[in-house]
Amino acid sequence: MCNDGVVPTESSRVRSMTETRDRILDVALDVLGENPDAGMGDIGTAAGVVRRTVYGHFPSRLDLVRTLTERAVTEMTAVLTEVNASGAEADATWAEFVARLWPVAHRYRVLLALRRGEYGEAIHGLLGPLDELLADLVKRGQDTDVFAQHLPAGILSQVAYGAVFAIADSDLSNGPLGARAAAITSLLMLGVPETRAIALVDDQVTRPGG
Amino acid sequence: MCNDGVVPTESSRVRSMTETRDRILDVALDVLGENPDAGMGDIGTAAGVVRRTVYGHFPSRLDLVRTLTERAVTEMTAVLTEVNASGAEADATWAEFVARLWPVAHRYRVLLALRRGEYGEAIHGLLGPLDELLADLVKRGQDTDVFAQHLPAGILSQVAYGAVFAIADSDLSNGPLGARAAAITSLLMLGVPETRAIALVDDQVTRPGG
DNA sequence: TGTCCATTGCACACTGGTGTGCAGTGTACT
DNA sequence: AGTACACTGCACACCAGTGTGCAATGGACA
Repeated sequence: MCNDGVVPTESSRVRSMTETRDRILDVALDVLGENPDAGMGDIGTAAGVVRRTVYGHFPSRLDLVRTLTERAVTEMTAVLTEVNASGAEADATWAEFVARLWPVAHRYRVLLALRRGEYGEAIHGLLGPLDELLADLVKRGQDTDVFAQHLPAGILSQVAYGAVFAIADSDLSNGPLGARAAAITSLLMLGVPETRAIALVDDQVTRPGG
Repeated sequence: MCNDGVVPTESSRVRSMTETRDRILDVALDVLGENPDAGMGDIGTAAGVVRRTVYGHFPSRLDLVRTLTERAVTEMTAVLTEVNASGAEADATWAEFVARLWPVAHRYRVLLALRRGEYGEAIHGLLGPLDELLADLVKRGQDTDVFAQHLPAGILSQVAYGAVFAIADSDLSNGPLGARAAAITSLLMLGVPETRAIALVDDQVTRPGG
């Protein structure tokens, strides 16, 4: 009873509890990734825990999915804002964005499937802020004439970003082609010429650190 | 008992039966399009029929979905083979293909959602022949240097074709931009330069007859 | 040693879908 | 008139998942 407010260490007990919670979340991504209709039981079992315990951490299935989505949005927004701050050209920024987004997108690819049916509304709502940031970047590219203008920025950004996620969710996602394919493909969609797109992407790939 | 083999007219009875069957199939596309998890009851109600009647025509839900998929594959394959026979350049062929595929893809867009979970395997299997035709077309484009070669033909065709379906399944699908966006976007993904892509697509749009 | 508490393993009620069985009804065809 | 039969409207049984309740259990901690 030496701590009134926020706990500093609280070593074993709460830590093992948050560990369980995190493990459930991590495993849920894998399990739902393979089968979006997997139940709380499957998730629990995969996490080495009983179904009842999962409900101890997440009162409902929706809570679990929402927590997952919040995590994803937080991580992706962090990447995008950080990359955006570099001040590079829009196409170079996009290439770097996709390169660094890739592991995150691949990890949370299940949200693409979960976006429809039952949880669609909740997920869609949480994705709002990220969508705006993307649209801003594409708009900047259109204004500086590096991106095509055959579609309004808001739509074009969604289409290109959707393609990245679609590729992350496809057979391509495993294997080394995934990230490269996603980056080049999305750049082409944005109207960047092939040679330039390839140069930008391979520049990213060969330089390990941004 | 005047007919042994195939029946010539068999006027009212069987015709009204096949009409019911067709109406169920048509309506199922709409209902499942809005909610891929809709049940046999919802489909029946929407078709002005009782759930029990749906089971009279399709022994199981899988039968219904399979029939729907077979229909889609048949229609899409017909479009592709017909367009392929024109002998035009690969990029022009692709543009025409998308333009004529659009209503079909939009109609059967639900298969994109149904492709995963439960019926995925069945649908994937039926899609095989179409995939080959697409890959052949893209290969031809790569060999004649009108399509990019940053990805193998089999994969590139899937990505571009997936984008068309994704757009058909998005908010863009309604409204006049849908078909144009799908065509231009997929052409860009295939490595066709922006100006050429736009020219090809708008040529399609302004010329009603192929 | 005794208390706290995350976890367990069972119980249950509830929901919502699937697929089947069967008696009835109206209508097209003979 | 009589028959065949698509459709109806009800009845089931079955399954799978959700969410809850509650009495153990066992390890961490004071």
